[in-house]
Amino acid sequence: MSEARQAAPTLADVAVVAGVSHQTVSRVLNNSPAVSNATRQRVQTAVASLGYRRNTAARTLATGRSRIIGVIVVNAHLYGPSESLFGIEGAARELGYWVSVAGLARETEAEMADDVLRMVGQGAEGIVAIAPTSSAVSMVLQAVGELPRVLVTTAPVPADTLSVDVDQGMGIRQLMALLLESGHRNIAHVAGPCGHVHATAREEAWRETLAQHGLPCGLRVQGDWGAASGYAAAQTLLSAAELPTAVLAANDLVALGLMRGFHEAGVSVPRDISVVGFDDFPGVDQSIPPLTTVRQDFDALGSQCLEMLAASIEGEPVASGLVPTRLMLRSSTAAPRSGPVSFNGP
Amino acid sequence: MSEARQAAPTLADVAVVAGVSHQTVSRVLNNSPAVSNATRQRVQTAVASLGYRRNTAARTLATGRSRIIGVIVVNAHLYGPSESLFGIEGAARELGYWVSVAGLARETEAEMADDVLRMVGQGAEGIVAIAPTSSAVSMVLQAVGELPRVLVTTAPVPADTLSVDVDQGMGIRQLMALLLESGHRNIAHVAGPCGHVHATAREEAWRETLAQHGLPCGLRVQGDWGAASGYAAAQTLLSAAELPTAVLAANDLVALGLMRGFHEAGVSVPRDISVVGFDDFPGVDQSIPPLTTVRQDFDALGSQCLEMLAASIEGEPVASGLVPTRLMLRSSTAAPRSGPVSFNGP
DNA sequence: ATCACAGATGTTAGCGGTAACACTCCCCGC
DNA sequence: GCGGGGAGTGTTACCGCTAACATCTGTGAT
Repeated sequence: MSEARQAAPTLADVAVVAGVSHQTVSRVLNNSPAVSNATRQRVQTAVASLGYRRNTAARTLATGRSRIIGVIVVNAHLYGPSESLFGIEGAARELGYWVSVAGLARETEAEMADDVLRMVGQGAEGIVAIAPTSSAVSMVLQAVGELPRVLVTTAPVPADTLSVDVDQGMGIRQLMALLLESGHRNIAHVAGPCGHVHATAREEAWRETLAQHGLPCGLRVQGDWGAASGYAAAQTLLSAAELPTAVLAANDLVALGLMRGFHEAGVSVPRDISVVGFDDFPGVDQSIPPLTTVRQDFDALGSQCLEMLAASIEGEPVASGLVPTRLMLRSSTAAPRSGPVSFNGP
Repeated sequence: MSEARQAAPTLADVAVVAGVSHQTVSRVLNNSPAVSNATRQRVQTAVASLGYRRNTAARTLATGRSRIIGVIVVNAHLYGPSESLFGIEGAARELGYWVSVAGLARETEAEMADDVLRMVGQGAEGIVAIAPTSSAVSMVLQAVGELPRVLVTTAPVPADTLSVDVDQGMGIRQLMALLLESGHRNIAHVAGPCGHVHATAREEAWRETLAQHGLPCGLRVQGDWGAASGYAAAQTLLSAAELPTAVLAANDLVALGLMRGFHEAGVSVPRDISVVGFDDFPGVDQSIPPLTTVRQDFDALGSQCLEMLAASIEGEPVASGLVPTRLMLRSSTAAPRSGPVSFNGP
């Protein structure tokens, strides 16, 4: 049974069966117009009967084009990065590209550079790096050289580099608008881990929105992306001089932890305090209470990312982009107990 | 800037710089012992100074070995499949293999066959298919031919095919043992989607454990893997003639929905009813109440999967395997209100 | 009839590696 | 002094495909 494997038919085999030269077969395979219909038919029949498939390695070697794009992911276990990867893979397939991945498991930034190099050696035509920190961004850029690349990140990138990401600011503004319209004026934030660009971007947007409405900056508690940090943050907030009327969590997991913390302390969400998250993580529609959050369109992110990369590979000009978010209004938000306050209030 | 890209140095370039033949360079690269130390040094210096990297396509073409393994995932959005993928990628890297993925985004079973063929054409030395249904298994097997392959599945596979998966039965038995030891005798099950082998395996194990303890089979409610189906199942259970004292959910998301359903109806978890899940999904340690569940070791799964595949590629004999689970005892379980009942009780 | 020319096909030469074999040396034993 | 043998290196022939050029037809214009 192991010798049966060898039998992969080649162009030449097909050529013999079809009674033409191997080059004619190649022409048919590449849809060259310079082949008569009769010949084309014959070749196609031969291809089908032999179950012939092009050898990608040989093709890559001859053309210099691999149709492989390398995707490097840092923190693949997090919701955003993993969903981004899925979106990218789907979009790549649509465009006829292969996806070779690296870094899914416990990738460190130092390893990224090596992965980029491996992908280059593999003939990748372009690189997509899902890089949630500034240092990851510079690591990748350094290693990637002149190769076309798109960074999935909210970190600042050099002018000549393409980047795309979900619009963090838009998501936060949607959430904040909801809270502000409901009358909240004291809105705390539980931030994501230091150095993570999404954490920073969300925190920034929170500050800015508050400032734009002439409101004082609310409490800020440090968290990470995990639910346990939300629980801890709840303890912190509960011991504050004045309990905020709403909390903007860095992501849904943190929000979950917050809600449990409040629940245990007998503080009711949303009656006593509103909580909002970010991600629309699976299951948060069934949390107690169901969580108000924003959803990110990772398929759109994937498509946009790949369109940009493909254009860049073809040498066409493109611009970086942002993907919108969508507010998912559920039950973890309500007007503050004191009732709605007009913007012109006390 | 685009012509700079062409400059990838080749073996011949290195050979010229080192003043040896290209073959000698190749020898050094492949750690052949038949090279003097002086030459080896010279070549290595040249390699480093040129920043030379082997062309994978050329190497694959010449050797017939790509060191690529193709991974095909169905339902990549589900927790198990995606974590399995991460585990596999990590293990592949350890063994010096590349991972090429397909099917992350909305893969249908019909597409699997095509993906397998594409991977074969790409020169994949082996295939890993994460196949959660029996039909997916047969699809893959049909397409994969004689190529070494490992199926990540709990579905039955032909005797000559390797498979590996988390031990579903073990997980359920751990959960059931906990419930039974706490005194539960009326344990319902909310099943996962029909046709999914994990759903079936979990349900089977639930039935068997009950039978082994001489207990009547409990209520069975149909669900899918989603949290909303758990919520719906809670309604069903609440309207049953007799409320079970415990519910074994198909997975954590379903458990989350169940808990919300009970909560809304004023049925307290775990005082009035115990709920257990399966997965140790992110955030369930902070659900209300924190969920008792079982954790699956996806890294172990990945390693085992890749060891099996590598052995199979090398032609060594291997056997299929199972990966153990670990009980995560939290707060969604307690003794039934009626109090513990001895096994010899009424 | 002759030539130019386009359409269809074949031939040749790589792409960048590796495998197999050939060739030097140089040291050894007899 | 000469044949045998191994270490170190070079030469050649592929791997399967595509690009570029060469070669055939048959056709219409002259």
